[in-house]
Amino acid sequence: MGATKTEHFTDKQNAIATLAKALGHPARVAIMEYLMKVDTCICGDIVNELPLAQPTVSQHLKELKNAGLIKGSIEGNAICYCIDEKALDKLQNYFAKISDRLEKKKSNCC
Amino acid sequence: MGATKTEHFTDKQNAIATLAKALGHPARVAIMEYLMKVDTCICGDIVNELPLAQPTVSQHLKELKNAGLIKGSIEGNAICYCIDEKALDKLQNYFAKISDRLEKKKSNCC
DNA sequence: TATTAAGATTGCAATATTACGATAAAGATT
DNA sequence: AATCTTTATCGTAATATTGCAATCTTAATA
Repeated sequence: MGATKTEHFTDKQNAIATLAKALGHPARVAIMEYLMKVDTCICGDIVNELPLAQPTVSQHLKELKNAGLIKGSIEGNAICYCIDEKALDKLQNYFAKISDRLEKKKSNCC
Repeated sequence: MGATKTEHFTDKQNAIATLAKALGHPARVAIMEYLMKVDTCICGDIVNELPLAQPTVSQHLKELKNAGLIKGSIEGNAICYCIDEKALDKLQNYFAKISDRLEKKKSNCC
């Protein structure tokens, strides 16, 4: 095995899992935080920020892009990356909703 | 390789990555949502809710527990599971902060 | 005390992820 | 055109994850 049985779950559950999984590696969290820190999109430079080899970083960027967490646009011979707010809004919304619900039913048990 | 180089990243980045990774599988998202939906801690019953075999569910529960997302207490011969709010608060806080920051620096590029 | 029931653990096969060296692709620079 | 720079891709090794059948553990119950 080793393959996730996505077909048994709802689209929403799969969507959240995909986003969460993309952030499930510290290098990718670090990339997101770096893109946040600098005020603009970043062309180049990301590789130098991380303690990983260039192909590894490239791979992580690809995964973030596939998950929809970042966007990349070609800028001459470099590539500009920035955060895709839509995906982060989805996550923020999801956890806000959950926290809200938990707040309301506090101390029902445990 | 195959092993994440956690030592190169900050504790906070690793902590977020660990939580996110735990939610990076639709079955685990489904478990969390089920625990939310029912109003109390749940003893038993979780296996029947999921389209996966008992050992698989048990493993997913273990991972959620290791990540700190749920708590489990022994209740006779069954086990009561419920959400650990602290972990969810951490996630909610994190994404709220990020969304906030993104709001402020909107349209700087791209 | 045998039996049942709920969960965990073990062991294994299939697949995925992580990491990187080598190399390729494509625009910029000389 | 030759070279440099930046990023992607390929190939591969090491490790992790997913899923389940079989089995074990522990407590409840007959």
